[in-house]
Amino acid sequence: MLRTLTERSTGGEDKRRLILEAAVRVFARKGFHTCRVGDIAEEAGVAHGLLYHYFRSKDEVLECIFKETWADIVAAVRMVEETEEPARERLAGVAKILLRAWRRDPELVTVVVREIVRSPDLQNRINVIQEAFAAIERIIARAQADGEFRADVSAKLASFVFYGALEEVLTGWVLGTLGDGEQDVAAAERTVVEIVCGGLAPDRSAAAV
Amino acid sequence: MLRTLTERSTGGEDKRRLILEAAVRVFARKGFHTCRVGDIAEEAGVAHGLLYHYFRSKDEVLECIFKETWADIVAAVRMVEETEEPARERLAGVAKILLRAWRRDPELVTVVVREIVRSPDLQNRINVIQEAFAAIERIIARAQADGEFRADVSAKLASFVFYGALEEVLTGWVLGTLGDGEQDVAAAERTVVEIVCGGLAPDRSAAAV
Amino acid sequence: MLRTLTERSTGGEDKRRLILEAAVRVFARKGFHTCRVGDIAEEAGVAHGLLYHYFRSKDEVLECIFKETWADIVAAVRMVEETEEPARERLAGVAKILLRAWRRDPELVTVVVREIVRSPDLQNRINVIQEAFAAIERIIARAQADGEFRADVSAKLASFVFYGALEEVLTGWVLGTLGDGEQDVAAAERTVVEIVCGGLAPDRSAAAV
Amino acid sequence: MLRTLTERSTGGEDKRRLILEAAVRVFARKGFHTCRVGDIAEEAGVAHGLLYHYFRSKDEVLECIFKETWADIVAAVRMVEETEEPARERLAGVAKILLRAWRRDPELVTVVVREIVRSPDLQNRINVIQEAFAAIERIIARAQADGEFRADVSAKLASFVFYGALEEVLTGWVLGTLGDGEQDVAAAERTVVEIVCGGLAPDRSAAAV
DNA sequence: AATGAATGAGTTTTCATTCAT
DNA sequence: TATGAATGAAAACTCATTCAT
Repeated sequence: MLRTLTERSTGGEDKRRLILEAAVRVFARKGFHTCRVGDIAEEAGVAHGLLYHYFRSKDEVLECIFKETWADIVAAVRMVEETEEPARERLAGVAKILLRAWRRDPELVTVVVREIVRSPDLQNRINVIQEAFAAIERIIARAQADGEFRADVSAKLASFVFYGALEEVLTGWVLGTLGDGEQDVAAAERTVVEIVCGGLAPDRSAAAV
Repeated sequence: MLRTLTERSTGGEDKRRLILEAAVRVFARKGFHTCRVGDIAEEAGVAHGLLYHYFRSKDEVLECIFKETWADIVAAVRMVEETEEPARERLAGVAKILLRAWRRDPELVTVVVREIVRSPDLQNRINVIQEAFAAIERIIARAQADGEFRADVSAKLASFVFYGALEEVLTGWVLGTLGDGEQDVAAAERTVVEIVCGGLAPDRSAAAV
Repeated sequence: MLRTLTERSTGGEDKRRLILEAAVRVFARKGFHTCRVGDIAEEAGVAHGLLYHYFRSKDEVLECIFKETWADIVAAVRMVEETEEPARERLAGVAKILLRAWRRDPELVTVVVREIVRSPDLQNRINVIQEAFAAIERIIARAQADGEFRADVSAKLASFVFYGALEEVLTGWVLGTLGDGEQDVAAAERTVVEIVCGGLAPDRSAAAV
Repeated sequence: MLRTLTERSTGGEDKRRLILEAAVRVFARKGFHTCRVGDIAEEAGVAHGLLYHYFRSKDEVLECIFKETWADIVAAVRMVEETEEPARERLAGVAKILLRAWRRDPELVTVVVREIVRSPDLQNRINVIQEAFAAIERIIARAQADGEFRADVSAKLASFVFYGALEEVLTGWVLGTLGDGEQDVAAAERTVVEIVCGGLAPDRSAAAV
């Protein structure tokens, strides 16, 4: 499951992976601070002592979840960035990566969105997140330079709008306030891109017809 | 007796508010799970036992912050909804309320943005947030009916895009990854409305499928 | 209610009595250690601060309950002791005093039996209880001297048997394991006296016929 | 490793018993409500956290003392019931078991006598005591049917008299108001049986109404 | 007399982490 | 590797008691 968001699973691996996957499910269900180490172990079907054989602490488990999954997402986003397609297509690619990840591993996304993105302390984590933001921002900035997007808005702010829209949709799915069927996911993907890219289109009267 | 000349008793619920406001500051500074009940009491300048005179538990304090303090903001959103202005103006009004809240009470916004997402069970009991969403959705839906906005996207999804963009900007301010000066706030307000409303404008050619 | 076990109530008295009576009910229902001062106040319909106007502490409330009721019982037992009737009649009188008290104020008896009689620390309380025991013992000892009871058993031990039987019946009523209707009380009274006095009768063969 | 030569591991439930036995000593010495969990742990020579490894709460420790430790004694009573001896012998057996328990384990008896009566809600869940009562009642009832005991008194009431007498003697020992030497215990045993069985003997003339 | 807000010492309970086996 | 008994720091919460009003 883990590392599955963008790559293929390496197949049946060791207990470490078992624990990591159990942790994702438990964190998603009860929250990082609310759950106990024993909950993770129980979910994984191992003794809780074993967790400390593979990880230094409960915190490190969360950190590993993040490192071993978000890195993939960032890499995927980077690949999309380097495509020579129009910005709209590339943003659609980013949206697809983030939203389709949900369909593959909703719990993992839940944990990343809920626990890691807003973790108050760790700046190194945030730096990694910033890379995804930066990629989005660069896509937008280049589109502005190319005339594909209007240049009178801050590319950085625009990237926040785009990313925020995606994250809110994810949250909606997590909380069940938004349908998450196959159709819904596709519609969400389309709508977010359409609204944001539409709003970023230059010179609106000329754009028509 | 002596104090009456300079300080007037603000009524019975004096200390309760004092504790609630102290809690906002402490939660913003240390995080809900990281701080101790004693921290809140110390910040409020009262004995920790008094907290339990007004609240059943530490959790209830957080719940009250959402229900009582944040409620003002949601109420303001509702008032904007009832205005007879164009949807764009009304959404601008909503954006102004939410984003200006950052300058008015950054700690409160920090707590809401950071902690509300993390408490899975709390969210169900708190429909205050849902109501803000619903108001936004209604504004958009009516604009679609009036022809002000394009009708080929889900109003619900669009409300997620709008609210998500706003929340992400707030998150950027909370995490310090986005400038939050007077100018920045005004720009953010303008940009979010411009992008989203621009994307919802009806005069696009058949770009949408 | 209080002081009512043997004497007549003095009529409508003050708040102190109100609190004392409430305490009896609460102690009976929840136990002394388990209940809070607030429970007593609530039951009495007064603010809990008032309790400290009349009593020095929660412990003192219990002590007053004991002093102001057990003293009456002991006095009543003493009066019976001084009667010139046969020991059997006098023991029947003691049984009647103790068991009938139950009918008048079951909660009070519950508290005395449960909380005071087995209070681990206070010897002064126990001394008062000893007086009741001593009275019973003296009745038995004199009956042994008079030949009404067999003299080959310790009067002290016999008094424990008699008192224990009565207390167990009270406990049965308190716990609901023994019927406590009008008939049941009468039967219990008769049975205890019959068994114990029967067992204390001298020279069993001669006693028959 | 090293310890194996002199001390053998007594099995997994080693510490559990250790804690239970320590609790009996501490409860006997300080009382259930007066002692702290730390006292029990200290007495047992373990960290206080370990108590919660074996028991859910302090209350559960008390409950287990009744259910597990006292159960042996009740089981012994049952065995006596099944003997084919005369009722008097069997009641003597019951008396011996209960009263000799004082010399064998005075602290356990203290706890049972002192605390069981004080916990109203505990009593309902613990039928161990009720079973002892039932056994006594059955012995008496059968003796009445067989003509060994008079049939004109309620067997249930008679069982209360017998059990109450025994418990009161134990209480006397616990509170130190009754001598508890080897001789005293033997005398008490004899006296209780003699009085109660004497009182239940059928060859009384029509003393009973 | 009466109130109930305020105090804070004292307790139970939790749970991440260690470590002998 | 794997277990789970054992530890103990840390925290939430309780509640008798005080006291200004």
